[in-house]
Amino acid sequence: MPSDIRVRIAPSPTGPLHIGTARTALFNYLFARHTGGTFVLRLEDTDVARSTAAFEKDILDGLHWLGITWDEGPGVAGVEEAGPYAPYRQMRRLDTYAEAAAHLLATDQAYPCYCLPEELEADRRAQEAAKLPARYLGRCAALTAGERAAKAAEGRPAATRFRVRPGVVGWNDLVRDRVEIDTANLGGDFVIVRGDGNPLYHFTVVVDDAAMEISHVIRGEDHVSNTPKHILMFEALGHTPPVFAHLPLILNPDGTKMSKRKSQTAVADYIAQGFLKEALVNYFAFMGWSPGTEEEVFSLAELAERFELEKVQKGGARFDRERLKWVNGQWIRRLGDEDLVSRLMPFLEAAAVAGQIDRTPGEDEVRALLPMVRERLPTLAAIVDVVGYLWVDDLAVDPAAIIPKRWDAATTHDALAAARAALVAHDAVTWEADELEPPLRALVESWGWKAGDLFMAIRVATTGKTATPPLFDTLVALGRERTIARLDAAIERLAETA
RNA sequence: GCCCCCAUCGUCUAGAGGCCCAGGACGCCACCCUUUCAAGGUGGAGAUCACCGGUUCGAAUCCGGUUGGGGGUACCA
Repeated sequence: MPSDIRVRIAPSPTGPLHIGTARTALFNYLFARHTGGTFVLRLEDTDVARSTAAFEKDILDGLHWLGITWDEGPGVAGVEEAGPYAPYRQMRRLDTYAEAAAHLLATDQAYPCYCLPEELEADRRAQEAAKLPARYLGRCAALTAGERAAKAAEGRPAATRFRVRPGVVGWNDLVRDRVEIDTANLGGDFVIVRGDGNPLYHFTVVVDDAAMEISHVIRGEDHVSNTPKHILMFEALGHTPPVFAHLPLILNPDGTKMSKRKSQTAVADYIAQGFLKEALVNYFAFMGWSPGTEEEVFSLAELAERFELEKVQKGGARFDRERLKWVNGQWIRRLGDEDLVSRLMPFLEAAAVAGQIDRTPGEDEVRALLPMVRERLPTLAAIVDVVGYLWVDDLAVDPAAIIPKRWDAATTHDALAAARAALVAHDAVTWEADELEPPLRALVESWGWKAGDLFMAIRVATTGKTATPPLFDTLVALGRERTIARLDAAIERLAETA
């Protein structure tokens, strides 16, 4: 059913896609999809100095990668820009802001301010020294036309200040109920257009949200204090304010606002480390929201079906990487074979480029490995740790590491030699896990060893690791020839040691 | 400083006056399975529901205060 609900995500291309932005985008997306509304993406690129095309691409690509789609804005369905409210980039909407500012000026809801930055800075310092709250003193609030002309003649640039009316501004926040703030605490009349003519964020969001008929503003809690300013401007522009919903913040593990300094904040980094989009989306959704049941694993579509703003938490949520890893493992186990293989390939290719492995295996080879690796992968990148030794030409194994705790070098040497003999005697055609185990078990039996000791010595000798998938499956994957070769190398080194 | 918001196991959370001397999940510990590592199974430790006062027959749930934490206070976004 059609709906008048319109929500938006408005990222600034001043940095790579941040987890906080992705989370806010996700909640807006879920709300839009759940209600049958429209989801808009608008780029807030007015900070020209810090905005770049590369960041813009990273943000749009990252959101797309997560499976988050929008109905209007840049990059819809591969198109440059789509939607009835275009353009969706603020730098192309400058005339809209100029028009709105002119209107506020004409109706005296805003006025030109000729105060210099140094003067404002001095005021602020004085207020701080007097332990008073910082606020604009209103020096230019009641200038006569003549006084304005005189200031302008001095060569002072004119910024535009919005008149803050006295009183209390309140709204019914969808996640935190009624919020009321006295405008006396807003810091006085605030600037909406800089002296150089560039509009400021607080002003552009409001003008755009009004112009684009945004019905619900769903954003981070860090904007709660700014909301009264926005409501005042919506009113001044003659527009009914949208409904607001302020989401709890994602916090660093120490409880402070998430930052690059203390956490990994770029979505691209999580992608590079082998986290699945399903896991990221699932985890993000559960930071601040829960279905109210004991279910934990949800797909994007399932989330959209269940999502309700009313069930959003008020308090901030600390980012817990361990939990993300668990969710990631859950999703890796749920993926179909073909899907998993294709997602694994890029990581194998990257490992080859990085020199961690000497060749990139084929898809068939990787697919055959799935039964033994799937539940051992906390992330896609972990594939290299789990079975990377399969694609290494020269495995340098420290002979000391091969020797089990209960054994010495000589015993290990003899045991491996015996194992090698047993394996060499085995027919190459029937080199299967079920076939390899009995002869080695028999060996253990006749020598009176612990099976674990022999298996561990073989494991380390052939893989260089003490933790691998089941040994016989590993040897099968390695192949008869390389198994024997690696055993030979180990035996030789042990002979030198002993 | 001033304004605003928040407050249930270490973490994410369930809980909307009696079903709660508080449930689930991650993590942690133990055991089982087992050639290692995972995965899985079972069990366990872990929260006097921040504190203090109210309201009520009855409060984690309502009210007030305190404390703690967070956010905001720009001619940044």
